[in-house]
Amino acid sequence: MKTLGYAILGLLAQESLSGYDLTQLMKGRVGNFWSARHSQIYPELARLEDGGYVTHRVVEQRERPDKKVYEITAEGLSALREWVTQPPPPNVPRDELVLKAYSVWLADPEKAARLFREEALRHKEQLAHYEEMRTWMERERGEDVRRADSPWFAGYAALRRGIIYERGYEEWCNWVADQLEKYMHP
Amino acid sequence: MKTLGYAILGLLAQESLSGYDLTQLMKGRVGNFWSARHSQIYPELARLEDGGYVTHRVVEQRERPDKKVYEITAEGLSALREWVTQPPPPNVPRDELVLKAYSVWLADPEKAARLFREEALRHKEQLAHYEEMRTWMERERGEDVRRADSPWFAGYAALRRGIIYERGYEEWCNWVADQLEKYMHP
DNA sequence: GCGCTATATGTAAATACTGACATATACTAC
DNA sequence: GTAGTATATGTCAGTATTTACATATAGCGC
Repeated sequence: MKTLGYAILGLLAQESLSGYDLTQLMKGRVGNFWSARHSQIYPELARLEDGGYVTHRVVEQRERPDKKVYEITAEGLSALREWVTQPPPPNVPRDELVLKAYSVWLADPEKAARLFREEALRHKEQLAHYEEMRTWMERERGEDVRRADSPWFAGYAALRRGIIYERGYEEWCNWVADQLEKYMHP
Repeated sequence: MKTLGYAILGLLAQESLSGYDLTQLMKGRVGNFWSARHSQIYPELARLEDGGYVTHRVVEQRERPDKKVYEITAEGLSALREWVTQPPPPNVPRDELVLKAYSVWLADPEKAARLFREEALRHKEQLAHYEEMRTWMERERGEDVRRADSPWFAGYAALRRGIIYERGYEEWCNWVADQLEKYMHP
C-alpha cells in the first residue's frame, strides 16, 4: 500500500468520514504535511475497500446528495499500526523557494528582497494561525493533547511540527531578504 | 519551463557541467531541497537545448567515456533571472514521518519511541554535516558567502535553510519521543 | 580473468499526482 | 430566474517522478 492509503487510514482511525470529508481534511490538519485532491482520494478509497482495509455504508440525506461514509476495518487498523513504526524512506524535501534563493545572486536585488519579505510574511501568518490552533487545542482538550496514547495527540503533534517549520521558514526568508538589502545600495 | 529546468539552469549559471556532474549535484547542494535522477536530467537537458537555454560540446577523454559539457546561453540566463523573482506556487511539504506521528497513538510506544529517537539522530548528524560545510565555506570563501550578489551566496543560502530545517526536525523528533516515553511506563 | 566501482549517457515502463471534465442536489443572494 | 457556492462522487488526460533496463570504458583488488 502507498503512503496516501495510510494517510487516509490515519484519518479514518479517528472517525468515519466520507470521501468529501477526507478531501476537505487533506487541505488542513494532516494536509499540512501531506495533501491530495479528490481525484486521488476517491480511487484510493476504492482500492482500500478492495483490500479490505475499509468498508462503507451509504447515508441518505435530505436537502443534500447522498454520501458514502467510510469506516476503518480491523485489518485496516492493524496494517496502520504496523506501518507507523516502520522507518520511512529518506525524505528529500522539495522547495522551489530554496531553488530561487540558489540563483538569487543573478536577480534584481530589490525585486528579490520584496519576494522574500512577502514569503516571510506568509509564513508568519501561517505560524500565527497554527499558534491559535495550538492554544485552542490545549484549552479545549487539556493534558490529553500531550498524551501519546490519546487520539488528540495526532493533530497536536502535526501542529507542533508545523509551528517549528513555519518559525524556521520565516527566519530564513528574512535572513535572505536582509542579505539582499544589505548589498542593495552599496 | 518546469522547475527541474530552472534547477539545472541554476547550477549551470555557476559552472559548465555534464549530465553526469548534474546528477551528482542533484544528490547534494541544491539537492537538499530538490532532487532528480539521471533519467530525468538527460531528457530535460535535451529539452533545454531544444529551447535554446543551453548548448553543449563533446569533450573527449582518455581513460574515460566521452562526455557532453553543457553551458548556459544568454537566453537561459535571462529566463533564469526572470524566474527567480516570480512568486512560487504555494508549497505543501510532504513528510511521511509527520503522517506516522499522526497515527502514533495506535502503535507500540516503545517501538515508536525508538523510531523517533533514530530519526532525531539522523537529523542531528545531517545538521553536524551542514555545520561543517558552513564553517568551511565561511573560512574558505570569506565575506563573499554573505554577499547576495556573489555566486557563493547560492550554496550558502541553501545551506542555511538546511541548518534551520534540520535543527527544527531534530527538536520535533525528540519532543515526540519524549511524549512517548513519558506515558510508556505509567 | 572476474567482479566491483566509478564514469558516462541514454530509454522505457510503471507509478504518483494535478488539472480538467462530468454530473447532481439545494441553499443563498441578487 | 439565475448565478454562485457548498455538498457530493466520480473519470480521464497529461505531467512529473521513480525504477528498471541497456550499454560502454577503464581502473582496482583478488
